[in-house]
Amino acid sequence: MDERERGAELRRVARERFGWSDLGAEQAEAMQGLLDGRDVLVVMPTGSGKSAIYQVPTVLLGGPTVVVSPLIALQRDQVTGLRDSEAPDAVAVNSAQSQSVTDEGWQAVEDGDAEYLFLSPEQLARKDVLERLSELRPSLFVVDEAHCVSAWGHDFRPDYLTLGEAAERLGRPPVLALTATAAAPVREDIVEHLHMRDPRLVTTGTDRPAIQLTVHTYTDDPSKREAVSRWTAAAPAPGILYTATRKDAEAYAERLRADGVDAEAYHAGLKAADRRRIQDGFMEGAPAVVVATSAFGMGIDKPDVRFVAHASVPESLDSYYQEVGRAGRDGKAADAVLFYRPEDLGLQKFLTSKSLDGDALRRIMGMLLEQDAPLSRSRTAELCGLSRRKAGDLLNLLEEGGAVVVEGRRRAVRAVPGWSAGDAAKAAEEVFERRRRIDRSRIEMMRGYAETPSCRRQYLLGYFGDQLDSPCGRCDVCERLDDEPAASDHAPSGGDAGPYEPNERVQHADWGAGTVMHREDDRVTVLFEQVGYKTLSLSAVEEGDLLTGA
DNA sequence: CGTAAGAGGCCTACGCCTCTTACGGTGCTGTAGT
Repeated sequence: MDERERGAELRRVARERFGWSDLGAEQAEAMQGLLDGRDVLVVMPTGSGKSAIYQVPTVLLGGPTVVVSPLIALQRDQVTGLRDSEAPDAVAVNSAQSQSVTDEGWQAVEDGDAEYLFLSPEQLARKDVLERLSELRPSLFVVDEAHCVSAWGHDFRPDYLTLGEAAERLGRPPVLALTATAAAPVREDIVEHLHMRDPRLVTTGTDRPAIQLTVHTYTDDPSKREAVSRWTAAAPAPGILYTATRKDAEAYAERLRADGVDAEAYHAGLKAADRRRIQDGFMEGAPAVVVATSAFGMGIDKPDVRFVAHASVPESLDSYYQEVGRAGRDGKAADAVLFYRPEDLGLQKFLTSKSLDGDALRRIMGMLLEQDAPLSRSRTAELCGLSRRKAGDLLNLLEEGGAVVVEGRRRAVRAVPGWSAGDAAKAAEEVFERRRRIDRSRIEMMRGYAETPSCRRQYLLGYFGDQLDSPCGRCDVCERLDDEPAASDHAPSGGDAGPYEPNERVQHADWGAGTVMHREDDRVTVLFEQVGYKTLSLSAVEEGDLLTGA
């Protein structure tokens, strides 16, 4: 079958089995890639039909599709959605359902009655699950919400980092990674940890032009709180107000209710039933406003959200834009307002500054060096008197540092000969420190967005590797500058050709190799591999001859 | 890193400052006990 015939076949399946009259160019391109046996990384906004990209090819490929999904609630929604269509059936495997339901699910996939199998990364870290799954010879390995690999894999949910190994144990079918937003380092993390091979990148561009971007800056906390409450109470609903803490979510929700707004707090401290009730209610229109921590939003595809406000800065522009992207999916005007106080960045710094147990690193490495044969992760944890979780974290660091390798189909770990325990610990600590520097620099980019003197959308899109050639006209900075004709020469120099164009590789005397992200006025932002994002003044760069082409 | 709440000092007022301490986000899982 040639490309054209396959395209027609894909369209036929989309129409007959899913009821979609046509496929977007990007959807079709990604599907073609999978049918060609390629790995594909898709960066497309939610609501643009990302799920179709694996759902349709599954019908044409023999063998089930494994879908890794971060939340059980999400798995449930996806399974239900597929059951309601003419598409093949779907099942989930997780701890929230009874054993008998799980058994029936496995059976359905084994009998060929179901073609989609949803599970969490934690399930894929289990030996029994991997064995059962590998016998099914899956034809596609899909990672939904793939930015979680980068956002959560390094600490919160370490099993995300071993998905690449899992895919290999399943016979290494084509790997599809799906996400709505992914800046360069996030993409690199995804490709690396999913062991993707020369992936085809399919993206529709990150801009959401209907969303108006605004930042309000405050010097003291009480006036910020007052402004947040007033603005949110007056804003057209439905909307989401994000807070940094559970306590703030409760406090703002209460204040809004006192002001007559139908608002509810949402965070991970609530009972599962309440969370479900609030989320479902929001979809239906009541509550009109959800005041939430970052726990809220994944899997929410509500078209008419009119605002996403932030009472406090999140830890990165990645998170910020992920959350903002929940507004205005219907293409109508929506607001993204950030209520900013520089001091609020302190909490984010705290949250990204966990310490590392160097002693345990040396213990693990010392123990591994004494072994004749590779050891399982759980046995390693046991022998060192560590939790499986902690040992897993440390092993991931040792592996990235090059002192430990993961072997073969069992995912067993082995010390690389020639390393000492001390050197291995040092290498792992360097990996950890590098990550911390990058996390810090991401917080600084969040600050940069809030404090930029030029177009916010250009800053934001530049961060995601998308260039916007002229100021957007739909952010507070553009509007302010339009009102001040004296400053009308504000058009950034981004349009001129010159040194430090986006994506240019550069070398810095102290910070090493990097890639130019974007340039505004007299500044250039570079993503350095070892130290993360740095914004440099162009005049200083030129005077000191700080950057050279690489 | 920043904030809130509580403790203690002042040296005699029932208030004001300083210091200390605790707290802060995201979810899976498997198991014990109702």
